[in-house]
Amino acid sequence: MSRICPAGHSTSAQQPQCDDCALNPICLPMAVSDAELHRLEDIIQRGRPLQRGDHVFRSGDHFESIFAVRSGALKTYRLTPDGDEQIMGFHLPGEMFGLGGLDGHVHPNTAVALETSSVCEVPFERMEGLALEIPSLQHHMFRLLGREIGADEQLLVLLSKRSAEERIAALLLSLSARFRRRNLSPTRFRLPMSRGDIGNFLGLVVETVSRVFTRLQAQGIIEVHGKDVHILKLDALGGIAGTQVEV
Amino acid sequence: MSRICPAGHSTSAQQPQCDDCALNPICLPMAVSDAELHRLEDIIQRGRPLQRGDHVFRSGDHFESIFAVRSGALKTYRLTPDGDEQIMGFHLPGEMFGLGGLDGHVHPNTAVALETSSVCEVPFERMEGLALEIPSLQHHMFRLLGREIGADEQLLVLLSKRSAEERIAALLLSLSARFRRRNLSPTRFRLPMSRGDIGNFLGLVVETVSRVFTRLQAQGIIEVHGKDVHILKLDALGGIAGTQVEV
DNA sequence: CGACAATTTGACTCAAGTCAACTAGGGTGG
DNA sequence: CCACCCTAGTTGACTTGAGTCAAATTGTCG
Repeated sequence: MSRICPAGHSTSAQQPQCDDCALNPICLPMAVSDAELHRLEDIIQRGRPLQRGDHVFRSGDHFESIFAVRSGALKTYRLTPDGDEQIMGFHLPGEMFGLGGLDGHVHPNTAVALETSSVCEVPFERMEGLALEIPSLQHHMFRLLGREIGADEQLLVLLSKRSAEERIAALLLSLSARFRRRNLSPTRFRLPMSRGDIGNFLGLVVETVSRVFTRLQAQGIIEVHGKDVHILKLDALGGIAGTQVEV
Repeated sequence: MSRICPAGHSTSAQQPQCDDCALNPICLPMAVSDAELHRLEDIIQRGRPLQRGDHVFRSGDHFESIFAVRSGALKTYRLTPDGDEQIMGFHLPGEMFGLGGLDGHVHPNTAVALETSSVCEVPFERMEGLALEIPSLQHHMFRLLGREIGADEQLLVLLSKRSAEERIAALLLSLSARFRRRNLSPTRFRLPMSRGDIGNFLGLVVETVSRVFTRLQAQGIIEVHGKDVHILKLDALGGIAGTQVEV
């Protein structure tokens, strides 16, 4: 999923706001001078910690800000015609969410914490104002949105014609890549979401998710204990997924 | 799909470039002064007419511009892991496409004309430069991208759990709404794409598309003769789709 | 230590896919 | 102008992957 900036260095001194954020090496726009960085940080608001189940915004809420995950994990979803949720994405530290509301004045999605989390809020109008003065920030925001579009489209490919195995393999690979990006183990991690959430996201029912996990485990490709996943054969998983999905 | 601007008025005198474009009432950013409008038009390039099957760009091409459809119809698609195409969207007059390449330097998608078409090309870097000077243009571009994200997400809902009937009803409604926006009949129109394209886009095989068309016709909801569609009961179609899809 | 929620497993069903044959258009060349 | 060909579209018969329903098991939290 989109991050507020491409993985990169942060040579500038950290401002108080972002000082204690483990993500600043990958979360602050590059090619921004110290003074500019300072101005950007000034508008970023740190929220209080969220508990599992807490909402950041709900579908229909007035759109004012976009958000970045500092810690924890969240999901965004919208309601289907028959009233149940359709998860649009999972959001891990360093990733942005809430971009869906950018057009129009309300959030189409609801964002809820999957576990204890904290997020940074970026008031969109102020960011826009700043982007007019900082070309690299504007460019960065355009790319950020473009990345989101690309990710959504890649997900469309996944949901359109892929089998249950392929979908789940792709999700595991996506998570793996995202953990790697944070310098965490790409082969051993804890799923922040339930089987139900996975199924919902991938267009499968829980039973199918469970069965596929069992099957992949029987093939010796993964090892699962509850929410703990150990990927034994990353390449085999890639073979099943067929493609790397940037979700 | 995204239009370069929300449907609206265009009080300003048209510049030569856009003079003969039937879409200018819905295709030029509002809240832009004449002088600004002129500068925007200066960077827009009109392309030669495209014949059915002609490409605007191909997957892997260097990303330089985004595009707007002036006339005709196009589709964009990317390749799935096993090498066949997955259509990302159909693009009708007044709509933008090519936004997927905004992140990174290459187009992830291929764009091809479904029929004789013409498109306007907007060099992205120059547009970015202009957006720094014209706040309303920057705002407009952000909204445009946000709209694209919203549309993709809505499509995700559709592809994730909807039945063949629901998908096709949703597509017909989407097309209907888009024709209406252009002041064309929302109940009688010609499909610019083949059954195969429809199926590909919706994650169905041609046979299923054909069967659903036959079924909807038997129910007296639509009347189909080849590519000509007549929607007899728009409300019934809405009931089946459950939701309005902004594709 | 319960009580409830999440997960797993099994048996059965069904919507959509596959395979195959047939029909209808839409050009093209004679 | 028409015969022919080729592609797009339709229809039918059969198959199957994933959903549904149901029951057992595990995990979690008050």
